[in-house]
Amino acid sequence: MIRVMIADDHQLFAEGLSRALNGIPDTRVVGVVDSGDALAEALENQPAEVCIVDIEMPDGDGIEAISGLDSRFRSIVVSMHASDEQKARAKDAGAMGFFSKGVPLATLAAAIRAVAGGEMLIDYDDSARDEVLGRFMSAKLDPGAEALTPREVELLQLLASGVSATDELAERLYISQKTVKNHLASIFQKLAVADRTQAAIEAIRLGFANPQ
Amino acid sequence: MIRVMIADDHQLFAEGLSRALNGIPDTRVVGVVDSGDALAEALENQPAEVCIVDIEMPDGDGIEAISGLDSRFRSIVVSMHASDEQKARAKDAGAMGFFSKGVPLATLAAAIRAVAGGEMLIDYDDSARDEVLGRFMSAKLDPGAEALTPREVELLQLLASGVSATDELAERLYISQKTVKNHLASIFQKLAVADRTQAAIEAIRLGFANPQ
DNA sequence: GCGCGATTGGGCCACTAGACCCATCTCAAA
DNA sequence: TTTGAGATGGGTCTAGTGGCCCAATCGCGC
Repeated sequence: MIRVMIADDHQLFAEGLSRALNGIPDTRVVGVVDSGDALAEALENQPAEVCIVDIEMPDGDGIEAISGLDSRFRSIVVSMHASDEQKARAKDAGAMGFFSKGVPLATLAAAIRAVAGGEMLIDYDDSARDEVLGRFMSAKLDPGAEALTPREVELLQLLASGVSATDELAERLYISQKTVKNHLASIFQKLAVADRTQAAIEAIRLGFANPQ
Repeated sequence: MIRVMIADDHQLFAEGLSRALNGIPDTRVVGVVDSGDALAEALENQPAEVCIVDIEMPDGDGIEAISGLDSRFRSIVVSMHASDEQKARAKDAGAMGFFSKGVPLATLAAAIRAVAGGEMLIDYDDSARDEVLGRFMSAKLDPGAEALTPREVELLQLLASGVSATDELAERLYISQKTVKNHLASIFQKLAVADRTQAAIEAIRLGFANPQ
């Protein structure tokens, strides 16, 4: 679990990103602040491995804020209007990553994992960076969750979306009720849960629930 | 349930906002597009009551996009750098709401409810608008969910946190297993679900799960 | 006081879920 | 080619679930 602190004065963005990252199994947002000055203060009370810092903020520019941070706090700078000189400033200030707000969530999540693992993403050029990020794309799931087979994942998604009855699961997957129960038994063991209710909850927590 | 379509080219923002709104019981994001041109197209296949539209977008400015929309699709314009001139343009184009991206999520959620209910938020001045929004601040739960008794909510929270076995629920609540089953039966009816798995999923969706 | 809903229980019963065995088939990797 | 994992099934059994009755107690408001 990587603890993340967000510094951004646009609340819609910060709250949305916070919820999005909390929906990813291995990242957890432990705090949101709306100015550069508040960042260092928040980190004293609530340590975090990675900070997501916006450049454009009142009361303490984001880049100034991270230049004053303890080096054990790693930072990723995000900007609405990303430019090369902003990137250079971010690098000088000690940021380990630099992204436009136009990147997909999955990319930022990968960057968080990479930075938490010590990668200086900001040193790479674009293609090299993407190669590195590719290695961090998949969320490190619980040991049990990654052992799930494709078919088990399929069943789990259905379960997490509210299809709980054996006969309905069987219909949806074009298999017999018996096979549904066999898959479920295997899922229970891998997720270390006792019944389909706990499996569904765990599936939602792990992000297996497909939205809509 | 208010269906929401998001048009924003900043994926981090759009994905974050999408997840945030889906976490609110009475709003559901049914689509995300990254340009003004794609908005009208998406609405044909997937109708929505309210559109959240960013101004700054490539391939079709957000304001141009909503001016061409059918009037049954109501729009709220959000902007990174909100100005009076932008607000006037949004109003002329038929937007029913106008907000900076700096507003809290709860405000936008209230605005979505207000606009879905036909309020022309954009016509009010700031103080009058906040007064109107205040009336829409609380999420309207599903009719069934608000009929839940305190004890039923307590049980549902436990269930949503993974306590699925009858005997454990009984222990935690200091009541007999029989009473647990009675409460569950009542919950099933009120939430219109069939079993505890669906009840747990619905409880999580409704925000009854207490995190951590 | 009187009703009403919430909370707490009981009994009964059909059905289901989950645990434990097992077999077959396919496909890809070694 | 053989081995192993995955997917598909079967049978059986016990404990548990959920549906449907019912009743006593306790507050709270009318």
